[in-house]
Parts: sequence; structure tokens; C-alpha cells
Amino acid sequence: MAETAMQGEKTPRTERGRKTLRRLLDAAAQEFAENGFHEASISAITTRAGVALGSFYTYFDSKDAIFRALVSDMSEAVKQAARAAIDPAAPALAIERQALLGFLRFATEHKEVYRIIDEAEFVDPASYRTHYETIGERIAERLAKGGEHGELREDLGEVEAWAIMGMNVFLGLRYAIWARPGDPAPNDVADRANTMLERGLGPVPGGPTPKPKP
Amino acid sequence: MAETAMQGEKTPRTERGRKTLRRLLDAAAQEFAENGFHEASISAITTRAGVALGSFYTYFDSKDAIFRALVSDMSEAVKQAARAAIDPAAPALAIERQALLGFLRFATEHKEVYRIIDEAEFVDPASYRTHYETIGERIAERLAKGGEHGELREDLGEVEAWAIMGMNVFLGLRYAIWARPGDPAPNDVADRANTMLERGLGPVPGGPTPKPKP
DNA sequence: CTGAAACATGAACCACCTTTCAAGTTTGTT
DNA sequence: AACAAACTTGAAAGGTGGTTCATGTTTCAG
Repeated sequence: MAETAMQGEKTPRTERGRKTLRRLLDAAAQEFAENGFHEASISAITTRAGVALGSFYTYFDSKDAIFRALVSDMSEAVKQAARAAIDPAAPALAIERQALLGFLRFATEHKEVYRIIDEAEFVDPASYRTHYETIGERIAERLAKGGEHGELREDLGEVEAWAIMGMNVFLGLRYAIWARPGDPAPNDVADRANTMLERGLGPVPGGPTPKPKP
Repeated sequence: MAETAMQGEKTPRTERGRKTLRRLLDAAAQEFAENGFHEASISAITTRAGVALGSFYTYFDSKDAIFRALVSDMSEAVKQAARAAIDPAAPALAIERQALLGFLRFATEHKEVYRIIDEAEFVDPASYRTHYETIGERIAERLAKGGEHGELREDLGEVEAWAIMGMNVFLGLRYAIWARPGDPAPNDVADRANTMLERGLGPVPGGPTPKPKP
């Protein structure tokens, strides 16, 4: 997971301190993912980390504080993963396909990230909102660029960006977090979603003969 | 809000009982919406309802129990609203537009429903999952029917259904729950989303001349 | 009218967990 | 080596809020 700024009076100054901080963050990620924010307990976190209960407050002011640190950490990780999955030189639609596929893989690998960010809606609403607004803006930028190059329509904007984001998040929920045996592979999911983006749901021109309504 | 089955030993048997139950449910909806599940307190709920603390346990076994009753109530209300917004005789794409518009209006009017169902992901995961799986199935059925009539492609399935559902949910989040002054009207949001479904993001054939990449 | 079941009440119980703190140990610098 | 700052420790303070319970009141069938 990405290194967070976390500057302040509580920033560790020795090697030992940095190690302990790291162990607390990792333990917290597990604990929050397994039990959710409110069922999770600080003593469970410190136990997992192999640290005394009191040490927690050497590094964080409160339970909320460590949760927020985690959310910002993970929000960064999601964006990083998206960036890594994308080839900016690819055609506009291919880029959207890469973004979705990257997200599906990341979510499969890091289910805990999904859960913790989702729970931020209630524990740390501001971060939650910022997280999605930032991602939405990035998608909108990509769409605008695609429009300039004539690869996409020119009137695409925030609405389309949020539509795509919602699509991706829910496909991640269904096919990564709630994956079932027999589900289509991530590649197939990405293909189908991308076809939707490419030509919508309408019938193939010159396709099979439509049957009349009953 | 819809009436729930809620059969059991705790089902009220007198008129007075039914009134109290109703007041508890309404109070709980407000309290959970304003404060979230864990910040909400039973004493706050009973105070809002104008009922003694102990009376709560005449109707519900626990805090979780009343939350679950609310989720099932509201999940039903969402589906009901969708059903009401849809004219089954309309063309397939028009139906999807109606469904989204109905959802946007419903979410604007009942923000608390959105929040409570969302929090169910953590408080009552089974209901949360059932909620979205049921809606997903319904969308998939509509798509299949559209395929049979030649209005839509014939190979549409679960993936497309979840993509549409995610689209709708996130457009609801952005333009109903997080509505800002200056945002496009629900009708315009629905138009744009529907255009995406109709013909994707690709450029209009015979549209403006594409500029070459730099 | 009458008695039993349904419902209402709120103080008290209790389990749980966050946070504090005073005292000890380790680290790194001079 | 010696000292200050950084870090560790775990017991206990302190609060909170869900749940129980014994007692009192209302409802309604017979």
C-alpha cells in the first residue's frame, strides 16, 4: 500500500517507530476489513500488530484517525492501480477498457480496500466524496480528450463520467467482491462493458430480423 | 413507506400496538438517516417516537432487528417506485430511461432511503446483497425481453444489467444525494444516460471532422 | 363487567471499549 | 558513557448505550 504523508507531532522519528506504525496500519486494514469500523476494536488492532494497547496513541489520536489514514492510503492505491493499468497512448475506448480491467483485478486482489473505502461513506464522508469526485474528474478528462481527437462524441461530460464510474464500481462489486464460480472472466466482463460503451445496447444494423411485439 | 410482513411473536395485536410500531419505525428511519447506525441510539429513537425506552423491546429484539426491518421496508419501497415509474408497454430504451428518472426523483425525495440501504452493506450484508441482486435480475429480464423484440441486441445479460444498475446508482449519488446548484435537471441526466445506452460514446457518423492526434 | 393478555414505563444493570497515565526501556547523539 | 528524546507498557479510569426487569396501565374478548 502507498506511503502516506501523515506529517505531524505523531510522525515516528526512529526506525523502530516507523516499523511499529506500519504494523499498526497493516493490522488495522485487516481488522477493519474483517469486522467493519465499529466492531473493530483498538485492542484487537494492537494485538494483531503485536504491540501494547497504549502504544496505539503514540501514533494516532483516535480510532477515527487511523481509519482516515487508512482511507487516504487506499484511495491513493486505487488511483495508482488505475494509472498503472492504463496506456495513455491507446485509443479512448481501449483506455476505458484497461481502466475497468485494472480495477477488476485490483478489487479481486484487494477486497479489503473496497470495503474500507465503502465504509468511509459513513465514517469519513468527506474523504469518500473526494475519492469519487476525483476519479470522476479524471474520467471526464479522458472523455474530453477522446472527443477532441474525434474518437468519441464531443459533448461528453460529467454525467457520462459518473455513469462509467458507477458501471465500473458495480461490476467490481459483482464480479470481484461477490465473484461466483462460473462467472465470466474479468476479460469478458471488460469486453462486454466496453461494447456497451462503444455502440450502446441497440441491435446490430443488418442483424437478425426483429420479431413483432405480441 | 411500504408495509412489511414482520410476522412473529412481536407482531402487535392491537391498534395501539400497530401505531407504536409505526412510530418507532418512522423515528428509526430519521435517526439512522441522520446519525448512521452506530451513532444512532435506541433511546434517541424512542424519544423521537415519544415512547418509553423499554417499549422498544416489545417490538424489536435488538437494534439490529429494527435496522433490518427498515432495510426490507425500504428495499421494497425502491422497487415499488421503479415499478410505478415504468410503462411496460414502452420501448425497451424508453423503459430504462423511465427507470433511471424514477430513481433520481425517488432518491431526491427520500435521501434517507439511500443512506440506510447503503449502510446495510455493513450492518446487514445479506439484505444488501439481495437488494441489488434482485434489482439486477429485473433489469436483466427487461434487457432479454428487449432482445426478443429486436429492440436491443440479443446477447445482453447480467453484465449489462449490473453496468446499468451501477450507472443509475452513481448518477443518483451524484445528482440526487449530492446535488449541487447548477447541476443538470434529472431529465437531462436521464437523456444523456439514455443516449449512452442507445448508441454508446462513439462519434456521430458523418459528424464533425476528427482532428489528428498531436 | 371482569380478567387475562397486550402494552408501557424508566431505573438499573452490565458489558464493552476508548482513552489516559505514570513508570519503565530503547535509541541515537554528543 | 551519559543523557534526552523517542518509544513501550498494561492497568485502570471513565463513558456510553444496549438490554433487562419488575411494576403499572390499557385493551378487548367473553
